[in-house]
Amino acid sequence: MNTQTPSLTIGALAKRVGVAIDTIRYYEREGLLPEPQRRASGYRSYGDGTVAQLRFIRRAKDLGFTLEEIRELLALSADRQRGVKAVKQRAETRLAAIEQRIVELQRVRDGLAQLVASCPGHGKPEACPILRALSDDEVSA
Amino acid sequence: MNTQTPSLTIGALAKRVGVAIDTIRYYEREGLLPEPQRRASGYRSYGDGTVAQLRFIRRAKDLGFTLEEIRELLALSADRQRGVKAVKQRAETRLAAIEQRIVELQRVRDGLAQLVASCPGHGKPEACPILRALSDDEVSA
DNA sequence: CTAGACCTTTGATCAAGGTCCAGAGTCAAG
DNA sequence: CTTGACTCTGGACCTTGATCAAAGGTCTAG
Repeated sequence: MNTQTPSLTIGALAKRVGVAIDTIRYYEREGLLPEPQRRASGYRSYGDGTVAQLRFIRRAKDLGFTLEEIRELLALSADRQRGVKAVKQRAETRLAAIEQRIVELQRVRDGLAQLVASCPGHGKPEACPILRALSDDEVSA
Repeated sequence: MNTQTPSLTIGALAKRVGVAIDTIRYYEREGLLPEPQRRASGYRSYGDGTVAQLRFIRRAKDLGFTLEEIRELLALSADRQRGVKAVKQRAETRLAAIEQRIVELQRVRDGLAQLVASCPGHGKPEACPILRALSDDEVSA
């Protein structure tokens, strides 16, 4: 194994994770990525722990976490010193939030599924509840 | 029935649907609402078809459609004969995306729940699987 | 008639999450 | 050494979905 100081440039890191260079610098500014070591020239130099961390960020983002939330998740691991208890508590909070989010999404899904299910997909527009919702239902209001 | 030219002001329309006046004008600019008739004074004057359309927009937005997608839905509905099919397809696409997202979130939730469950909540950091999970996952990549 | 609510427009601002640019320095290959 | 690709900083700009402000015109109740 030769995993010591792989020394990636920002461009190499970007390519490896599939993210733009500017995005990496942006994450650094926003505190999502630690300030990397610098070469004498000032170039950023990354180890492959950063690859993992950056992938983690992207995964979390794809799952709908905001950068703020991700920052918080990352803070969990920075909390090592402060104790396992704090970490567990934060994780529990986050877990509850995720469950809430799932419930909300399920509600949305059910609403949409009902509309889709009751639309024949052909024929007169009057038969499509999605379209009916559009035009003529103010009569009862 | 007296459904002819109910002539709502923008304020009345806003109140009825429960959106801000600014939002209505914004939707008009963005092509989500047609340009309304005007009184001699220049005031916008809405019929109650607009109430329905505005409600539709809000409902669609609540279902997770972007304004762009809603604009598209509205355009489809203008061509109502073929609109039914296309509208249903859009809704199905949207539905699939939402379901996908739910599944992913459930995976995340399960993973996190498992971590939380197996963390003692005290002791050495090495004993906390949450911390381990956040720091050591580049090994498999 | 007048106050005060309501309406008009243009344009600024917000938050999130980037994206792009200029001008300058650096690195690797030939 | 030169060239071309890469990186640096700082700040301007973009998109989405609004929201607010300023300066003025209109409408309605008393």
